[in-house]
Amino acid sequence: MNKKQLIVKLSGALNLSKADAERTFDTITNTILDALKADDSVKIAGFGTYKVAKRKARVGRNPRTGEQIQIAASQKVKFLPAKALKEVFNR
Amino acid sequence: MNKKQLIVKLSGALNLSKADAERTFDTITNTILDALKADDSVKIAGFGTYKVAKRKARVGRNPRTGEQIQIAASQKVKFLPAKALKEVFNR
DNA sequence: AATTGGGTATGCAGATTTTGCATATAGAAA
DNA sequence: TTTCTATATGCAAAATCTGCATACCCAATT
Repeated sequence: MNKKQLIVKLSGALNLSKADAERTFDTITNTILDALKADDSVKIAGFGTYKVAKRKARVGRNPRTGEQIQIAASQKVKFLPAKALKEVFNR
Repeated sequence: MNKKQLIVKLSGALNLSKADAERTFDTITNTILDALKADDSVKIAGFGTYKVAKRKARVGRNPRTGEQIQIAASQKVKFLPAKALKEVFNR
């Protein structure tokens, strides 16, 4: 399912126009992102937690040439599914 | 930030009551979960992809006692941040 | 508004799993 | 049309996951 298909579903479920459904959806993702940018985690009970994980610098490799390269430290967004979510998919 | 605080922010940004903001948010998460339950991935451009990862059974270990244990196969929801998301946090 | 029940973070070892590097291309999405 | 994402490759290092106790924080109920 891509974003467009998701918007169509939300439009029906929320009784909104597609444009409004998309605006609503974008507002939510942007709100979550803003919190993450402020170095805050976003914890949603029953769904999961979004947090920014810091990754250390390390040694990598160019798969084409095989040569070793240094990879800088970086940050990435992590999503940790809530317990309730795991249970849904494991029974 | 927890769910309650997120709902308050959304309520303001979307000009909805808190109850409506929460209903809207829950509808979105449920829609995503339904797609995942149907073994579909949910791809949101500019944000990320949710998918269900199958994990094979394997041998683990109880760190307290050191004894080996068999870990059953399981599934978990994975979120892969989109490229745009990584760039926001690495500059 | 306060209590309580429940989910979550933490730390521990060690084997398994994942990550992420460069880059082009194909396919899909906006 | 133009932008975005998955894929595929080898390999070192980082992250994960397991049980479990404790402490903590949040959510819901009274």
